[in-house]
Amino acid sequence: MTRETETLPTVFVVDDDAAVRKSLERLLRSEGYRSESFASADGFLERWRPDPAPGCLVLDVEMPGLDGLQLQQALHLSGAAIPIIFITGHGDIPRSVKAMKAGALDFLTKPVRDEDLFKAIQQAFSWDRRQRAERAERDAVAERFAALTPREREVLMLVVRGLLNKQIAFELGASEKTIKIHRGRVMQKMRVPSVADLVRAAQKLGLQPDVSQPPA
Amino acid sequence: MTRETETLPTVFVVDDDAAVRKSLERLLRSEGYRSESFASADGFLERWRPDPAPGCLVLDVEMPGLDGLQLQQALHLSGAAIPIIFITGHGDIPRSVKAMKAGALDFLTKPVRDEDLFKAIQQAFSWDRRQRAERAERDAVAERFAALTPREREVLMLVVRGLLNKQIAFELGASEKTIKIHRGRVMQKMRVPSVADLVRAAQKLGLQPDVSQPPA
DNA sequence: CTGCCCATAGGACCAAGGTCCTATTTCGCA
DNA sequence: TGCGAAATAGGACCTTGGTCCTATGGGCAG
Repeated sequence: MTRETETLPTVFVVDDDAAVRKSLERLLRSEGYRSESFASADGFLERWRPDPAPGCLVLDVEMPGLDGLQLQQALHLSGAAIPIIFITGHGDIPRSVKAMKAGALDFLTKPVRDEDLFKAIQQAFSWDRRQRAERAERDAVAERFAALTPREREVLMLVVRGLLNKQIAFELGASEKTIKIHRGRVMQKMRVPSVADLVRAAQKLGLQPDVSQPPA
Repeated sequence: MTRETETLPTVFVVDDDAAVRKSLERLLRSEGYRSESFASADGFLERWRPDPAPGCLVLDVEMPGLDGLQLQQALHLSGAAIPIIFITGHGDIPRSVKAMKAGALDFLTKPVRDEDLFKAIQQAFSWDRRQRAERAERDAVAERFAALTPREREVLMLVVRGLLNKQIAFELGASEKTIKIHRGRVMQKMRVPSVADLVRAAQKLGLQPDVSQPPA
């Protein structure tokens, strides 16, 4: 499952101009990058699947059909997180600003200096690796969290808020004994050896300790 | 200490063109914003002090002396965190991208639509408020942390990593008894009522639990 | 209708955390 | 040179947390 072709990051090129695609592909291959080209945003959307494909997107801004910015937004809405490097021939500042605000990693103007492109791609790969590592961790924690019963989740929240078993028992209207049992199972199922780690696990899931933070 | 003029956010305008400054000031005042204008980056740097001044910077890109991007960088290096809205007459895409990468909130082109400017300012103010709130919280925690003795800091780190007193004692070559004392003082001095809160406090300071995270 | 999961909880017991009080040693500063 | 802060630690004692085993009752799917 870890064949080289799957872990090697790929540069996905989307540009309506066949000549540009060819030239980019040649350039990228000459530098040892794996690349795949698409003539349109739709073509890319059809073929690309987020899961197994680490890499980045090199995206032309001006295209018939969905343009670059629209594809960026579409990917955003679908929850896909692939770093995007825009390339434009006749772009303007508002477009570039919009793209950057929407999280683009870079926005290069033609003629693109090879060096700039390679640098951007390197940063994009590095960003993608970090992103994927975080994502994988979060997913692992989320899976464990999903295996908790509703009651166990309530207990988890209150433990993370720093309450004592006694207080949790009161909050939930159960006996301290019962809380201890739930709590023990929470620690087991979440596979954390300490409350400190449980707090961090909860944070990876975006679980807020509500508006507590006692006035000391 | 909470006089209105100090808590009202201010729009700081830096532009070398007196006519532009006048017109921006008029526009801002008409919308009820407090504003201050400067003819140069240096003038701004001399007068502006980060602490008491919530607000944002509306910054011309093209200026004699330090230009907008250079001022942005100077502020960055000095650790100042004020949201920046760029305005440009003849900017180009690379400049706009550079500004956005460096954290600019927006990058508007002349002629600026009033509506766009106001929107950007609102976002900038909101960003600044959040930023300041976070900063204040972090500073408060940092102050308490600074009051810890070296040994107490060591104990704190290990507690946050989720170690038992016994294990901490071994790590530090002290008796469990001593660790308990340090630990108790850490909780007092940091003014947290629980380990969960201590973990969060440590995170606000950017204290990493090293490369632990046991393999369960 | 019969398991199975979930939530409940008591008893017993031990480990871990926390807090008194007391006491010693080492350092650096006044 | 003496005083205070920091680090050390033992004794005593209580609270909390955690884990056995056992047991009951509700709800749901096979």
